[in-house]
Amino acid sequence: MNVEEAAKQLEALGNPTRLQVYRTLVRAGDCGLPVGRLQEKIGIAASTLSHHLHRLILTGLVTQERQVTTLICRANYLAMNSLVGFLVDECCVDASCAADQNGVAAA
Amino acid sequence: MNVEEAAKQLEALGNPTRLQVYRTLVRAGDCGLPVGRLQEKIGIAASTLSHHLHRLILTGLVTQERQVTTLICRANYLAMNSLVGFLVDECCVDASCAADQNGVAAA
DNA sequence: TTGCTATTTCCACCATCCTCGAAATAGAAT
DNA sequence: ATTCTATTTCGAGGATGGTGGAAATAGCAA
Repeated sequence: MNVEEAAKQLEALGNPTRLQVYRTLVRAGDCGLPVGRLQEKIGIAASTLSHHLHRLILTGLVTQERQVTTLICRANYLAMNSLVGFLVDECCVDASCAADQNGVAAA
Repeated sequence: MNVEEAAKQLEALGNPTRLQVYRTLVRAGDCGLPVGRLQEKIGIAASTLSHHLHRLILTGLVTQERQVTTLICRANYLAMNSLVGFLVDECCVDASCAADQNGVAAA
C-alpha cells in the first residue's frame, strides 16, 4: 500500500453518496446487495450509482459478482483493513521532541 | 459522527498531498511538527501547504498550537479512531441473505 | 429473432478542487 | 516605529468531480 493508492481509496470514500453506498454494503454483510436494491435504498439515478460503484470497485473497496441477471455488490473488508492499517502505520517513528513538550520522547 | 462529517474527513485524507501531510504528522507523534518543517519535508509551496492544513484542521484531523513564533501541527488520533470506528460500525446489521449464499446468515 | 430486465456507457452542465506566486497578517525583537 | 520570520489569505489558471437523462449493452426467456 502506497500513498497514491491509499489516497485513491480515501477519496473514493470521501464522497457522501459513495460513503453511503459503502456503508450500506457493510451493513448488508457477506450477503451483499444487488445494484438495483442499492438504488432503491439510496434513491439516486441508476447512472449515478453505477458511476460511483465503478470507482469503489476500481479502488478495490467493493467487489461484484454476477448472479444470473443481477450483480451482487459486497464491501471488501480486507481492503478496508489494509487501508486503516496504512493510516496508523509507523506512528511516532520520527518522534523527537526537540523543545520541552509534555515528556514522552521515545516511549 | 454522521455520514457528511465522515465523508468530509475521508475526502480530506483523500488527496495525496494532504495524506502525506497527515502521515508525516502521525510519524512525528505527540511532538508534532512546525508548519515550516512540514513544508521542508514535503516540498510544496507554503500557500499550498497552508491550504491543505486548513482543511485538515477544519475536519478535526489535525490540531495546531502556537509556540512563540511557530505553529506546531499534530495529528489528532482521537478523530482518526472515531472515523475508523464509523467505517466498520453496524457491520452486517442488515445481513439477510435471501438467496443461498455460503451460509453465515445471522452469525 | 424478439422482447424483457438489469446495468452500464455516453454526454453535457455546473460546481468544486489543486496549485502557485504575490500580497497581507501575526507576533516577537531591536 | 521598524524589521524580521512564520504563516495565512487572495486571485487565477487549469483540471477534475458529481449528477442525471438518454441510449447502449448483457444476459436470459419465449
